[in-house]
Amino acid sequence: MTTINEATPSSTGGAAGREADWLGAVAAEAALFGPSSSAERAADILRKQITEGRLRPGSRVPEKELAAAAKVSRNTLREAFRLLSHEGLLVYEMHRGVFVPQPTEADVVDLYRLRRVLECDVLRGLEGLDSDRLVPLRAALEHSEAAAVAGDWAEVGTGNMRFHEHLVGLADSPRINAVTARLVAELRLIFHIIAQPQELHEPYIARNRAILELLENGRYGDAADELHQYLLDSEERILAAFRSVS
Amino acid sequence: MTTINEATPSSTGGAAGREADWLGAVAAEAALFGPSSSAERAADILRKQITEGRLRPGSRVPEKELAAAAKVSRNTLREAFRLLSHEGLLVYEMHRGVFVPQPTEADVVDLYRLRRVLECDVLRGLEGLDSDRLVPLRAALEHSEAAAVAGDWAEVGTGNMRFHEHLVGLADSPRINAVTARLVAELRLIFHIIAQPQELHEPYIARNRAILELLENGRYGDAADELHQYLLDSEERILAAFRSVS
DNA sequence: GCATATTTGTCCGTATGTATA
DNA sequence: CTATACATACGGACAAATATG
Repeated sequence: MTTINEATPSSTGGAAGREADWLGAVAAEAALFGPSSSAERAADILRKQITEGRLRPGSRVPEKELAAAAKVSRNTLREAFRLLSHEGLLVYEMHRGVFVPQPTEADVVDLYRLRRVLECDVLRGLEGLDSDRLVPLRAALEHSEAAAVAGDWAEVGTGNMRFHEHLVGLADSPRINAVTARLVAELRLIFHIIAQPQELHEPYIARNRAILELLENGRYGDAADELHQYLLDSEERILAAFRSVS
Repeated sequence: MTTINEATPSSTGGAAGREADWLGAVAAEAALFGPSSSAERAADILRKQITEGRLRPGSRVPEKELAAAAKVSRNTLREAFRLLSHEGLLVYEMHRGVFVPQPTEADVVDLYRLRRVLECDVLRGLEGLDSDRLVPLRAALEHSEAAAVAGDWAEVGTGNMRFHEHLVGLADSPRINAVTARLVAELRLIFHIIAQPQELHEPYIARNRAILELLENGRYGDAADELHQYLLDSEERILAAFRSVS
């Protein structure tokens, strides 16, 4: 399985600064949180490290060091691992440890298939929507637009994803929301292995705006059609980027 | 992993007269399993107890006794709890313990909404399906029919659910399969609350047969339409039964 | 191919806090 | 309100598997 990554062969030996900086971020984050269970807290912290790209796809996640950094016991940390592995953000390999998964092209296809079904269906079922509900969508869109001006393409990406999360949220379906949260998390993983932020996110600001305007005019069916094409194009672009990496 | 269980349910003849014998069943089951992690093994066992109705919705699941019955440590069992709570088969209540959830009418509505979207979409995307792929559907259907003759309505129910699991399996989408597995598990919970097996399962044998025959004739769109109506009717019937219980 | 070091898998004992009788 | 039971969490220990030299 010695496929891609590992593009920095020179190292392996120490250099505490670079590879340990996300461990420091974990330790810092650990102080902020409040109540709830320790395992969930640890899972929240780890999730953030992964989705924000400090823990890259393919990385090993060692129990011992991470337990120390997050200041929880190994047992508690393992509960957090189980949580995250069920979300698709970690994978267990028996007696080898936990890893951040590396999605494949097949995963991209599968994931987009589900996105198309769910998101388009949500839009088609919005008859009689209160227009106040669209406020979070607009906020996410403006977040992306501001980030684009600043040239922060990663932040454009999170804005776009937030747009789609709020979009499916319009359906008021806890289960659809849960599935979407998982899909978005996996999507972030994919973005991190491609690492061409601008080409990946910038074109979709305008298209999200178009969808939002259709929704504001109550043209839900048209919005769904536009979204369908949007998702086909996005999938195609990601697959192309994938091939250029491998 | 989350495959479809094999037979040998030993079929719990009578429906009466035992409260704690599921603890014994856990201990018995614990001996059978082979490799894999202890946590996953414990989760498999517990999942079976829940979906087969020996652990009823609303039950408390005490970690100490269960750890003894399954012969695993409490730490390991807690990992299994986390797994199952993410599948919707258990819920955590902070400092109170773990419980088998009691789905509400709102859950039924939400769940059926997702079922309709996913299952119907799968059927509409089956152009050019190899007819061999339908064999498991027929097997599940015949399982239901045989159980109906024997008057074992619970088994009719598992046959019907297996039919639908294989149906979505035709899409070859791991993520759709995973979501469906979760939905089916929750559905079983609901059936166990209502406990009117015959009225709930018997009418759908014929309808599953109708869907299968449409599929065998390549009429995927018609099958999807039939399935859509099927799911609407099923939801309505469950909601009615729900109201008569509460 | 072998011996060793490291890491995971699992269990136990125990201390603390929370909910309930 | 106190007492008890139980969940939460920790740290140590050992076996088993893997990775390394």
